[in-house]
Amino acid sequence: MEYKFAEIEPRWQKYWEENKTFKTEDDFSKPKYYILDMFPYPSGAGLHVGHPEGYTATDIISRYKRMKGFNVLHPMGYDAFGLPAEQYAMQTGTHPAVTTNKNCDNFRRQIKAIGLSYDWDREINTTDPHYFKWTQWIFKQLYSTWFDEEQQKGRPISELPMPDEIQAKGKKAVNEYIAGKRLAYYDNAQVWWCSSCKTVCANEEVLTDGSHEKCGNQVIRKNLKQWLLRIPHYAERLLQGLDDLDWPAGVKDMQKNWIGKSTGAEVDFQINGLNEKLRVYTTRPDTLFGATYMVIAPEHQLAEKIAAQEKKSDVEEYIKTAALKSDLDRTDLAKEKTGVFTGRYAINPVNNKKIPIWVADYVLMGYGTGAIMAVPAHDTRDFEFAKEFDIPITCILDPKDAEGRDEILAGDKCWTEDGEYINSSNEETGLNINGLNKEAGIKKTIEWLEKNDLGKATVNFKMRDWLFSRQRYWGEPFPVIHWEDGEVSLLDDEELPLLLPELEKYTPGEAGESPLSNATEWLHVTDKNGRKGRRETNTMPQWAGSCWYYLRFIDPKNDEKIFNPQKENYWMPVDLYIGGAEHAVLHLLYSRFWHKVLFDLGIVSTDEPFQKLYNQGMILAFAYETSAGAKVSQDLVKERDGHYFHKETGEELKQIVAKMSKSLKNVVNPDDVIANYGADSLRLYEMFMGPLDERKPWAENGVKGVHNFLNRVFRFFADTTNIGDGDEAKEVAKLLHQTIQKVESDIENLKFNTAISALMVFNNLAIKKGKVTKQTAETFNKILSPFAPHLAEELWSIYGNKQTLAYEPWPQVNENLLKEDSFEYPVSFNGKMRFKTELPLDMPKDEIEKTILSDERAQKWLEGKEVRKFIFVPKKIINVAVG
RNA sequence: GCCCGGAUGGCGGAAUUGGUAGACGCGCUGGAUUCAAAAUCCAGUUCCAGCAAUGGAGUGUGGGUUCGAUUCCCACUCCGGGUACCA
Repeated sequence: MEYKFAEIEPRWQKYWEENKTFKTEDDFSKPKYYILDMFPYPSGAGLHVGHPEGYTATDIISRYKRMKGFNVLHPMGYDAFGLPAEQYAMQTGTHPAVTTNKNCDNFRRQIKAIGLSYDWDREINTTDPHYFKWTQWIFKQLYSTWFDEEQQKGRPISELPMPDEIQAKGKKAVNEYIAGKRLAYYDNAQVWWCSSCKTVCANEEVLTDGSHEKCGNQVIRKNLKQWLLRIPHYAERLLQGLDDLDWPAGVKDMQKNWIGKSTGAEVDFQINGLNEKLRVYTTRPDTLFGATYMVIAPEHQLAEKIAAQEKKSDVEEYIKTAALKSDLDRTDLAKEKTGVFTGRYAINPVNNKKIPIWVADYVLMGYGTGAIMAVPAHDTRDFEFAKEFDIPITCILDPKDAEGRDEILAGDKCWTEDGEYINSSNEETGLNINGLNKEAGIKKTIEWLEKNDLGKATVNFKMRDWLFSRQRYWGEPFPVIHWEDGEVSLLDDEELPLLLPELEKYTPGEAGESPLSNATEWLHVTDKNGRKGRRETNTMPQWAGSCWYYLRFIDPKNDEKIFNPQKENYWMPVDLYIGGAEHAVLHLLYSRFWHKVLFDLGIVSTDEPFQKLYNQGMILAFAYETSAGAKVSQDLVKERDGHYFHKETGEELKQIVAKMSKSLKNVVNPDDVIANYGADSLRLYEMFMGPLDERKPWAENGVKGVHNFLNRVFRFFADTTNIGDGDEAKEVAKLLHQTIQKVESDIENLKFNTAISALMVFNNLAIKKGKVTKQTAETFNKILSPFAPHLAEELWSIYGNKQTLAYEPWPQVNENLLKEDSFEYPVSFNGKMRFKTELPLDMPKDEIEKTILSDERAQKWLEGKEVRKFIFVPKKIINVAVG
């Protein structure tokens, strides 16, 4: 019987759709399992074979969990706002919604052709007003929340305590005070501006070479009014929350790095000859005795002010150059240290010594206080700077036994590790940490600073406020009106969603404003008192819609509420979230932030959204290059006997692994794979390629391999003359149950490649035997079904079943069949396996020793040698150490 | 520079807590079937030596611990990802 996948697969896809086989009911009595894919951006290019990797993995688990009796929530949607549709609109005038819908239709068609068991009634599209109504609503919640440091919790703005002195200053002061506390605020921000995209980019969208990650164009600095979110207020919570999550360690590390917590102290330095203090942040207050100069950032408000008369022009010049430089190329800055002396001195509080204050751009305004005390002997950056400008270097930490100690003590080499303090006492100030180590030195110095009111222990985070607006059309409009009197107000809930206006032209407005500034009718509003206002013309970034979509899947059609709280309480958290590692920081951190705010406000029931996270690895392709290293397009390569040659030059080429790309013509489209081998083969190969979390190259021959496996399965199991009655052969029954066990534990551990291998092993045995019982056939079919569901449904119906097998109970392992009473031991001599022998499991060790040592095959290895040790590990190995 | 991950046959990859290295698949070789091919089926396939039995070597490199190391420890090489003057 022939395996006609092209006929079988569409038929079952139609059956599932018509019968709503995978519709999820909110049946609270069943145990739940919420399994989520990172939803795609529906690009015009359609799906590539990287998409179905994660989707297939989650689909296998979904189908397995259903058979295990779980109520499974497994939804799909589209993260459909974004720049490409808008750029296309600029070129052609086609409304982005039209392009987007077309792309979504294509994605849906492609995804359905893979036979994934999504509940399509829950499909979400971030550009749908029914959806972004609630994105706007969440923005309102952020705007109306402040963070209570003491409780470490977000609270409604109505509960914000108002200091009397602010109250006394009047309404404007009160509003400003409140604005300073809101999680969302509107302010002038130095932003990166991409003149090619005509939009601002968040810091994280700018690559280290100063180019925009979306278009590669160099970005420049610009000052613009922007919406920002105070995510650093949640830094500590976001850091702590990682501990209890079942996430890859690498992702946790990246988030930790991004949050960048550091502990240290702020210290005040009196400025000599001015009634000003210079506050610095340092993680090493213990090295105060080694501070030989100070540095402030060029943007620091004191920079110009403290410059001595004769240095004023130098300093101004430097500040100007630094500002210009950062516009042009940031990376150049890292190469060489530059700076200028202000002519002014500060007093080191630990010994009252005068030390020079410099301005240098290696100190950043955005971190700590924008000023540092420099300890060249024990900080590599300060060391470089001091060397460059001939500033004294005082060693105060004896490295003891370390290599190069003499150089370090002489200040010719930098030492950043632990040691024992020297030259670190002063009678006048009463601080003495000589002889202590780093940990004790830090502790004692901070105590001294706090006692003398010169500084205090401080925590700093690298994470910055989140720039939350873009100058684009195709994004969620902010539900905000700026009034002519300076007041800002939000739309009422009843006025949501605020729709995007229809536009003739999608080009940006004057001075880089969003295209929305052209929508005059939409733009201008008047309130009932005749006061005039202007709508916010910025739109939200693409992160907004993807920040909370997992919550909407719970109750996607609810127009009254963001979701029904009972349903949220039942389904959350997401039990397993699978997606690419490229979202390790931004999407996952932003989502966690919003979720924690919603949790604090009592809107969601869990502190964290995603209990378990897993990253699928990237799917790559083979590519070819010449001996000179030039890449050769796929269509110019010819294979002969496992070697590769250039079609035109005949040169032998080297096979390498590279990202799929249009230029190499090695992009694989799932539609083609399905047409040639079927969806089940595609699914199987995606999983059989290797471990889910590793990067691996696509190989067409590999698809043929798994396709051949399905062919063999079908030809054998669909042929009812191979299916008999009575008792199953012992060997077959045993392997069947071993296979159930293996497949089950492999699915639980996301090791799909070895699960498929086990299924192949069983199939090989069944074919070799030539006959199995119907029960064996049905059982095997069930454990195969999560992987190759179309084929499995087909076999299931051939065996006379009328209903889908999607909800058939998962087979139970019969432990009795797995019991062994003997084991074939590998026998080693000095660790080298020499022969095997079957021994009963209940044989005592001394008897085993006797049996082995008298075995004829052992004599060769024992001859003339003494048995020094006899190692016997039950059910593992026998090893004889001779010598 | 710093942090994280990886390296196993011709290829993708397997190997509970240290216990038979190379499961499974691809490719290749030989055979059956066929007029022939495709498809299918059977056998073989880490490398070296040997007709074979068999022996030797072998999991990026160099050391170490152990009866026994792909697995643990130390030092290093290469590849991939993240990050970058964060005081």
